[in-house]
Formats: sequence, C-alpha cells, structure tokens
Amino acid sequence: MISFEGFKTEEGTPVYQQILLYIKRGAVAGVIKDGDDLPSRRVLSALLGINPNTVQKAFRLLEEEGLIESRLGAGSVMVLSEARVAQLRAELLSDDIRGITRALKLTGVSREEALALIDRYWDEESAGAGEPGGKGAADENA
Amino acid sequence: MISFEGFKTEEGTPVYQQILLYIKRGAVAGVIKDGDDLPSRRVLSALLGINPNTVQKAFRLLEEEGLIESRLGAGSVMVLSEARVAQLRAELLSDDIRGITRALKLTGVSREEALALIDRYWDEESAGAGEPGGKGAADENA
DNA sequence: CAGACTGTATTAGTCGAGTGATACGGTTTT
DNA sequence: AAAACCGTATCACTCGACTAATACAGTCTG
Repeated sequence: MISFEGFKTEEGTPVYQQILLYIKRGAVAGVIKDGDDLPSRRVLSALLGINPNTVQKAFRLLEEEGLIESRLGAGSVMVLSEARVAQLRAELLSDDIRGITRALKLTGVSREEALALIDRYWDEESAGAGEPGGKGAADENA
Repeated sequence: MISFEGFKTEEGTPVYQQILLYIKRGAVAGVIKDGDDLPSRRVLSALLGINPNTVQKAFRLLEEEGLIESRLGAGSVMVLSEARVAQLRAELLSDDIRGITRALKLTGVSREEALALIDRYWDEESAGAGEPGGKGAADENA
C-alpha cells in the first residue's frame, strides 16, 4: 500500500495535479514500485481531507497515462516497467530543469551563480536569504 | 517606456501574476530601471491581447508593493531603489531555488546530478533528455 | 478651452478547479 | 446470500481568474 504521509496540500496548484506529481516522483525515486496497491478513493480523500471527486480525477488521469490500473470493486494498482520509469524520470527532470534555467536566466543570473546558489541552498530547509555582495554576483551585469 | 516584447501569455498561471513576475525580473536583471514609464492600462491590454481589468489588477498589486507609482491622468512610473532591487532579487532567487531543490530532492536526484543537469541544460533551448544510467544516479537508492 | 489621452471604479458574465452529496454496479469477505 | 468494501457517475454549488462594457475623474497637448 502506497503511503501518503509525506503529502500535504499546497494552495496555488490544483490538488489533483499535486497527487499526480507525488505519485510520479515516488515512482522515479523508487519509493513506489510496480504492483503497489493504492488507497481507495474514499480512504485517500478522507486521509487528505479533500473531496473524493478530486482524488477520482487524479486517479483517472493516472489511468489514462497507464501508470495505474483500476478494477471495479477491487482497488487500483501501480503499473511500472523499467522503461516507463526511465521515461517518467526524463520527463520530470526535463520539466524541472527547463523551468528553473529559464527563470534564472530571466532574472539575469549567470550559469556560475546558478550552480553556486543550488549548491548553497541544497541542505537548507528554511532560511531568510539576502546578504548583498556575499557571493560576488550582484556586480557582473552592470 | 518599458518594453513588453519578450512577454507572451502562458496558460497555467494567472496572467496578472505573470506580469508581476515579468516586471520584477526585469528590474532585477537591470533591464527595467527607476523612473521608467509603463504603458497605459489600455495600451498594454491591447498589446497583450488581454482585458484591461487584468492589467489593472497587476498594476494595482505593483503599486501596493511600492514598485510603481500611478498618477491619475498621467501614466505610471517605476520606483526602484538599489536596496529594493537587492531585496527583490533575494526574494525571486529564494523562491526559485527553494522550489527546484525541493522538486529535485523529491524525485530522488542527488546534489551532484542536480548540478550536472543544470550545467548541461543551461545552453539548451529545446531537447529531449534521457539516457538512463548516464550520470550514475539511478542506482544509489536501491 | 477642448479633445484625447490617462487612472479608477463598478457591474455582470464565462469558465475551470474544487467541494458536497448521492446513487449505481462490481468484488471481496464472512 | 448479505454485508462491507471498491470504482464509477452525476448533479448542484462555491470561488477565483478573466472577460466585457461602461462610466467618471484628472492630466496633457494643440
């Protein structure tokens, strides 16, 4: 049975998309494996404090992508081949990386500073950023 | 006069937020400077093919943040001090970096691979990623 | 001054995401 | 077979983003 302990709703993006991403990331990370059972629509909706229809929508999309299989009466199961996981991994990473590089470029950040920032932030959990001139990055665009 | 040539609407996020981000990133990147004039609500809405009210909402929020100043009858102007830009930069980078590190961690990517991916994608514009096992990152969770 | 611009405000409508409730049909278990 | 679970479907509703149309008030320019 797939666990949803690490899952908490965030406003700003549709909940059903968050569920999709949670499942996909879990599959890529290896936490979710082929044949794993999913919680029922009702149980999961109660667990997450959301509406059954929202869960249903997420599950329907997962089914359309071929990532799960639902049988009327019985529950739903993960369907993951190695190739599928590899493809999923490529998709997720491509989206993530493409998004961040685009964003950083638009705010005028250099490749070197981008790498330095990621490296510095990697281990942090919550910090208030902002020491001007700290990394020598505020002067290279002038 | 601030140019909106590089701006094109993307579905998925509210347009007024996209305008906010566009302005802020421009300010941080140095393309938009203190005292720069903004297009009028009507002109910009026609230019972007959206409703004047949507532009108005974006401008109102910008004004509430103190980034622009609007005078009835005359147009709106950017209000940017060095300190404000520095603060803005910290905010944008913090949001971006925090988001990407969180996402990559959740898909089981190591710090080293994250840096390698960014480095590799930085110059690319459109490419289909995916050679499994290429960076030695798919085996460290098993 | 007069007209053409500007910002500001209000009202009404569409559309999609999400909620809430309810019902129907199949499977599993006892 | 009956109860308790499961997936599936439908209807009505709220809410926010966005559109649409219109009106009013101040500023700039000829």
